Amino acid sequence: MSIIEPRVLKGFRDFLPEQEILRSALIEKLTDAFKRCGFVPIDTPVLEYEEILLGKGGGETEKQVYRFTDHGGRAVAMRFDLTVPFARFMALHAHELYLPFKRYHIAKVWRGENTQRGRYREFMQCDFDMVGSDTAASDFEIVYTIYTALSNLAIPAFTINLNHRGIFNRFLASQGILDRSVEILRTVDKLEKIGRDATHEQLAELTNPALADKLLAFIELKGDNLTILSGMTQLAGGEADDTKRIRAILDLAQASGFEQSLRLNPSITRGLDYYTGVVFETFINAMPEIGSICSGGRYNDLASLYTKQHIPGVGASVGLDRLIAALEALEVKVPVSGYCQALILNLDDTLLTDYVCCAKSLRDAGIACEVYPETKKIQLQFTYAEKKAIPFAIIRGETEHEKNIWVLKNLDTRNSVDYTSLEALVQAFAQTNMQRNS
RNA sequence: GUGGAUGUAGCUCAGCGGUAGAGUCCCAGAAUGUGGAUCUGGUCGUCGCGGGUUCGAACCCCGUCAUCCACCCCA
Repeated sequence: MSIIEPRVLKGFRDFLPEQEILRSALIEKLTDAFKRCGFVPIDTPVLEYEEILLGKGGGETEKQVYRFTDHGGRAVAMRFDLTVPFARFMALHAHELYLPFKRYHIAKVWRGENTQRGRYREFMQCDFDMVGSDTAASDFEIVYTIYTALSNLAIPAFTINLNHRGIFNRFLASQGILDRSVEILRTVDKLEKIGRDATHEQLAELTNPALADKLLAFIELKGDNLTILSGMTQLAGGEADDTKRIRAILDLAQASGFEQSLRLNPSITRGLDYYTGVVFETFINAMPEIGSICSGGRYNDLASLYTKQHIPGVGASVGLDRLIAALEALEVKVPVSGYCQALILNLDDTLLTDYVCCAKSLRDAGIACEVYPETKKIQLQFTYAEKKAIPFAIIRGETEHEKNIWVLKNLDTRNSVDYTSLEALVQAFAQTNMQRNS
């Protein structure tokens, strides 16, 4: 009988325990941050009707979406982000909910695009949005949640880049080139990647050399955030709601003490065309080339595809897999704990009752542990513990049984401590464990 | 989707037309007798997959799959 070659699809991955433990630890920390900021969880189906996800049809996304006909002949598609399903969700359930509504949604999404490091066909997004409020307070809440969530992950220094599409569009309008805003936005977005000269060249092609100079002057404004803001205000033709909104967000960030992580950046525009107000992109300072690890913005008409009700919203999404790829590239070790804490060595068949009782006592005390299931050579049992990153071994062989002691061995330092009773062992272990976790 | 690079033992890689290699890991054994040193022996490869050229291919050619890089787009 022939064997089927085991393999996974391009851009799809298996996760071994070491990776999955890291992923779940990061998800836990993100969830914790979202909850602290007042967001509640929801979930939606992986599959939606194709028309729901594709809407009026958007060139690029349409090419990337996984689509097929189900067994009932329905045209269906796999979600490629969590925002569009959320818009459908709001249109369907607005009457059962309340506004403003703040939700987080951590789930896999699928895009059939070409792969690269940190770019996969199946990946996890961690979305958080607030809908039903178009205020500086709600914009700020998302920025603050980005800051809280990423800070909670203890990742290297990051910068949240902030911009407002309205200001840029006013500037384009004043130059009479608002009709080409989409192309100009896409080009401007590449400034930090392709450099000043190439950007100028492309902008000149879209407009003319003189306008390209002006565009570059706008997106290359330098200085602290307030200086940049005043420069943008001037070039856009004066104060308006958009500049006031940015100023309010900057003030709130300052009051909250994280203005050093927030940068007003006129070259950040976001390719997605549904953004209507503030936009954000977040980069790890030491690894900008991996791309944005958390992006989002304000979209005031998103649910309009599915309802006549006007539901403004603002939100962002952490790209967990891209973030992990960056952490790997930077060789950042994220400490994780909470998995098996102790291996009870199996040294003597006749002592199995002792081992099982020990495991029960530890488990009752909330300590994760396991009994090695075979009386194999002790070296093998140690090797097993090491591979599984189990920090402690509990040793009780013939000698220890005669002396009626339990030995707790720290597998890292290789020091052993004797205990005269199981209770003493469990108690000591619990204390050690608390110290490790604190 | 377009262009380029890569794909050899579990891992890191060498070999680049003539009988598959090294280090590491793993397994068994010696000594330790609650393991990081040392010694002895050993297992493991459809050379990504399929086809072609050749007396003969891991090595050349074509296709295909996957990974990485650039473009595109984006988390």
